[in-house]
Amino acid sequence: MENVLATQLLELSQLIRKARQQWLRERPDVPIGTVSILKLIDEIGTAADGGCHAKDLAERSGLDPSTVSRAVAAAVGQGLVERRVDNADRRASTLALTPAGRDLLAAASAWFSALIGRALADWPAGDAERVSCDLGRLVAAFSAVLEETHTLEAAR
Amino acid sequence: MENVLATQLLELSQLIRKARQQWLRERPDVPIGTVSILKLIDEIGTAADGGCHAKDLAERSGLDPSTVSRAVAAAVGQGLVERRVDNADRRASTLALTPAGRDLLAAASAWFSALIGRALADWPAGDAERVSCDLGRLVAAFSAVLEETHTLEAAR
DNA sequence: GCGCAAACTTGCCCAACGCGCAATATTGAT
DNA sequence: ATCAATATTGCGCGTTGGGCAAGTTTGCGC
Repeated sequence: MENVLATQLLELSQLIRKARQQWLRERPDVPIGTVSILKLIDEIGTAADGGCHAKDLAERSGLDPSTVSRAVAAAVGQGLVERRVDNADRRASTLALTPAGRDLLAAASAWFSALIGRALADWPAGDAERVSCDLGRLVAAFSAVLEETHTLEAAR
Repeated sequence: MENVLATQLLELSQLIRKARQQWLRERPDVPIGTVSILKLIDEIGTAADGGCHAKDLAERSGLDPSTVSRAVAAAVGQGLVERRVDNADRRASTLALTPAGRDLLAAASAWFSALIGRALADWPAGDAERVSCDLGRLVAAFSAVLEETHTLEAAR
């Protein structure tokens, strides 16, 4: 069973790579990583009281803090993200999307959603919901085990 | 709905990246791409009459033919894969795993399966099967739409 | 036999994504 | 005052993969 899942996950990762390449061909000005960053800033910023900090971003994305900082700097340079000192903790930066960043995120979301929509076009009603539910469980299960592995390594 | 799925797929791709990095930390001698290549050679070789050709590999993996050729050359150099002229079409190479390649593939499969097993350890019986079934449908749906997109582009 | 295409390989150079270390500055907590 | 947290930036590197060009050999149809 696990072997079947491993194969499916390998296939899925290959498909995701193809989708990303497709995006890149259509939008060479926007690295896919920027889209991920924008999305996470939006989500975290919406959910968290103090807004989105670089540290949150690094944790959520699993990227190295220096990578996150540089990605944010690039997005700031492109006018997609703004950085402000957090008054509650002046060591930290609060990250937020600019209107341009919002527009780009909306466009990217529409692009990926359209792709997914085409894939699921002839699915019976309710199937997408069920698959999404299962995918959510899978994501949660993996998050837990990979987080645990990461924690064990940090303890070394 | 599609937006939820897009988010989940982004999260899943990040988790897959973490798993791959974990593998790389534990097995720096074995690029993850080599594992994928070995796996595909094994699958295609098992399923196809004439064995596995580089062209099959490129199609299945979505990698550029030159990339595939180089990856195969590296695997041959590491004694994991052997290349033979296909007598049915002497332009083509038939790729097959060596015993060492088989061992490595088995080890990698065990590694990833163990990871997945830990993630699903406390799932109720039958749930993994259901999720796998749903994942298979998702993979098939995406394959179809991305293949179609790829075909349209080739026609340009 | 010829011409074209298929199958593949290799050299070369590049792109995209990400890591990690070191150094630095500022702020927060004790 | 000391130490840790938060973040940033420079630098150099690693991993994965693309694409072009050129070349060789073989297969196929005329």
